[in-house]
Amino acid sequence: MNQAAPRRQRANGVESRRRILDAAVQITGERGYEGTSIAAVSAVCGLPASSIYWHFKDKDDLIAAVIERSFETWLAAVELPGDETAAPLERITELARNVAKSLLEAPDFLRLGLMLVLERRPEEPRGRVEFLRVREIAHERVAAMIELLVPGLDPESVRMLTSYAVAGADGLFVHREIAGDGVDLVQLFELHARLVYEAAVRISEGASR
Amino acid sequence: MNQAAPRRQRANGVESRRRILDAAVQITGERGYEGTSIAAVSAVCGLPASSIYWHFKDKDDLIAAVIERSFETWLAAVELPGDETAAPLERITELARNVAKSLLEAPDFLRLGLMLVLERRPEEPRGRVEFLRVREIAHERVAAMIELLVPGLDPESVRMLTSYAVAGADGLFVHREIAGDGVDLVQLFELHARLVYEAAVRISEGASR
Amino acid sequence: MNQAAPRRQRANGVESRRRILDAAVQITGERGYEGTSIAAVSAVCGLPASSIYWHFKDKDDLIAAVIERSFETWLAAVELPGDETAAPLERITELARNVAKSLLEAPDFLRLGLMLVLERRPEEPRGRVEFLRVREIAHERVAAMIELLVPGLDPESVRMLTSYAVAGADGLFVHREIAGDGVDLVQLFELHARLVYEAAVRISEGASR
Amino acid sequence: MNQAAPRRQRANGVESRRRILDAAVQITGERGYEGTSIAAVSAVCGLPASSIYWHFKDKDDLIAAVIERSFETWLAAVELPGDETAAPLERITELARNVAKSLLEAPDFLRLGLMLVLERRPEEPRGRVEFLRVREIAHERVAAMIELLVPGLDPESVRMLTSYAVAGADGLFVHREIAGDGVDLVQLFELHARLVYEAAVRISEGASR
DNA sequence: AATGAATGAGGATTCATTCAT
DNA sequence: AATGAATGAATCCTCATTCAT
Repeated sequence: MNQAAPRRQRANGVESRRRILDAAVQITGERGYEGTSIAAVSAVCGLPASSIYWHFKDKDDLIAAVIERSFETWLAAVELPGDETAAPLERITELARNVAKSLLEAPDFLRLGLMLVLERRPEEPRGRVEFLRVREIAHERVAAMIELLVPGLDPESVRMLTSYAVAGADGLFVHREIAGDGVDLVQLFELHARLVYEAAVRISEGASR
Repeated sequence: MNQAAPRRQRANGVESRRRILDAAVQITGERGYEGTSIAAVSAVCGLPASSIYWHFKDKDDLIAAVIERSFETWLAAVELPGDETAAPLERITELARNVAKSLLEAPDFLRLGLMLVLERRPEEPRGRVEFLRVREIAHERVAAMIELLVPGLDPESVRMLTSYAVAGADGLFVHREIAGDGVDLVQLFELHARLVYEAAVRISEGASR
Repeated sequence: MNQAAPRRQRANGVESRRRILDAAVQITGERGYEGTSIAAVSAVCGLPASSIYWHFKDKDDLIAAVIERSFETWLAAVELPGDETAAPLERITELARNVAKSLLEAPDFLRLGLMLVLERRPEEPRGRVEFLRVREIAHERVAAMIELLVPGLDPESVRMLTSYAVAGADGLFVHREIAGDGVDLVQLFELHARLVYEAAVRISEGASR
Repeated sequence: MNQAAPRRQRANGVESRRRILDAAVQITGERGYEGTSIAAVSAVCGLPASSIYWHFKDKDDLIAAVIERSFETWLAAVELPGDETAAPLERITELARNVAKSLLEAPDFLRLGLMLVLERRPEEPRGRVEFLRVREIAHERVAAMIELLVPGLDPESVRMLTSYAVAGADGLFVHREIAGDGVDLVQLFELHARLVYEAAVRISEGASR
């Protein structure tokens, strides 16, 4: 049965697009890729399903856009570590703290991305591709940070430490999703940063001797 | 109105149930909760959809059973670390290696479980509940291991280190799902075990001084 | 999923048949012909669906048996009017009172029968045929009673009055089904009996003059 | 995955809704609530099942709409008794005749409503609620008519006579459904009207004395 | 006398998508 | 820029029924 809400304002493409994406973030966060139906997005945003297709080519396109926008929101929330003269451990811990906080504020991109990444469907959704793309960006930044703060590491070690660092971040995020608000995510990220840093230093020192 | 067709094979409940679960593991691993259709499971296992409903109350029930059986398979694959006289770091590394190997062999339970756990649907699927239950078992085992090998830790530290250890395992698993066979999961788990162990020792020593 | 109850006693055909009919009366009374599923009957009586088919040829057969048994229960509840020397109006009122009371006690036969009779499905269910059969019996009894108590009526008038009498009973039963326990069915049946009797007398007198 | 077919006719909501209701009246009249399948309605009206769900929320909603529209059709068919100067018995007989004729022409509302009313399903269908609502309207009209034509009746007697009058109408309708075209429904309604009227007069006179 | 297991057909409903307006 | 109406395919699940044991 038709349940469209009454028109609230005259046509405004940008605003409508935003409302659709807002609704889609909510639904995808709740139900994942397959669980997200255009009808559900329509019900939440108040626009008819056909209007969603005016703004987005298809469901895949919509979800890729959700990931993209959500990643940008998240990136904006990760403030860059300020003081370039501080000690390496300080700087790396500061970054970890920022990431932890950003994940508390804008976690949609990561939650949805991880869901997409855990699936193995034959035809890869564009949202998954998009997630892997933006994740690569994050990966490179971490690698650059490690190389900067712990010089002298061989590329293979940098790669391993970066993977370990990012994987740990993912795991801690998942842990908080499971265990809820009681988890002190900032503290865990600080621990993580310290362990990664010390491992890097040890490898670096072992190699230079 | 509806007429039943002639029987084709002798009824065998246990065997049929197994075939259904085998098919369901495969599909859920590929497509997650919503993406798993009874029709697809039926196509893979060769039994009609209505027969699936003889063995399982509904889709939810089927997926919970998948998680349960998959966890048991996984548990059996994690061999307990043998030599009780070995050094703690040796023993903990051995466990990590076993976990890494088991996740390479029987990862369905964890992949599906993580998917379910990342969703936030209002009505919690039974599969999610089941995953949280078995995950709690794993959690307790890790905690016991830490307390055994690094005595003198306060409960709060044990809790934090256990969370960190399990979260790291999750993250590394996800990393391998993303990056594929090129990842040396065993090596990463060894690194993870060492870092957790050293952190535990440091906390323990700091506290005892 | 299989949900059969544990065996409660050794095989006993009569008892099982009774349990099935008891369950079927309940379900058909609630949901009508189409709404009654073998699975629902099975769930209520605790016997597996296949056992129901051991006792009854098919669903149609089961429902016809429900009607038949329910009608017999009802017939037994209608006590015959006792005093043969009483005045006609007394006797007819007494009968009406008995019918009213029996409909308060054992109304399944009529409720289910009316449901079947209001449908117009192409293939007539055996239950409907059965209901029409037993209803015809009731019709004949009423006709005999009218002819006995108000002699001299032409057959056409007897037929009309009988139809009117039975139709009124049906309508009053429906009225009570709708309006609930607050309805004084006995009082309404007394009124009905008196009006039918007086109409009969008037017709008879008019004809004899 | 699913691709839509080309449009075949210009969209016209009102007309489609009418076609669906026309089909639904026919099917519900034949098979009752449970027996009415959306697929059958779709086959009769020519619109695909999914289109029915554009116009009606679910099957319950459709059947409630059927009752509502059918009642309106019936109400329109019951012409109001014309001559306000005629004798009360004349006027009441005229009304009864009109009701009888209307039930011969547009009986769907009553047949379907009675089916719904005889069921006792735990979750009450909206169609049932709708039927009770419109039936209440009919009830009030009859009560008003009785009060107008036989003044001086106490409210309790009006209530009882109204119930008896409406119940008789239901019963006579059922009788014709069973016995078929051979029944002279108009004659039976005339008899019914006369008996109710005379009973009312007698009660009124008895009370005033 | 009974039942565990199975089966094809069909149940209501939702799906992603299209298109004329 | 937007939407009412429509649509075929697919969704989960229940149906009446059968049959080997």
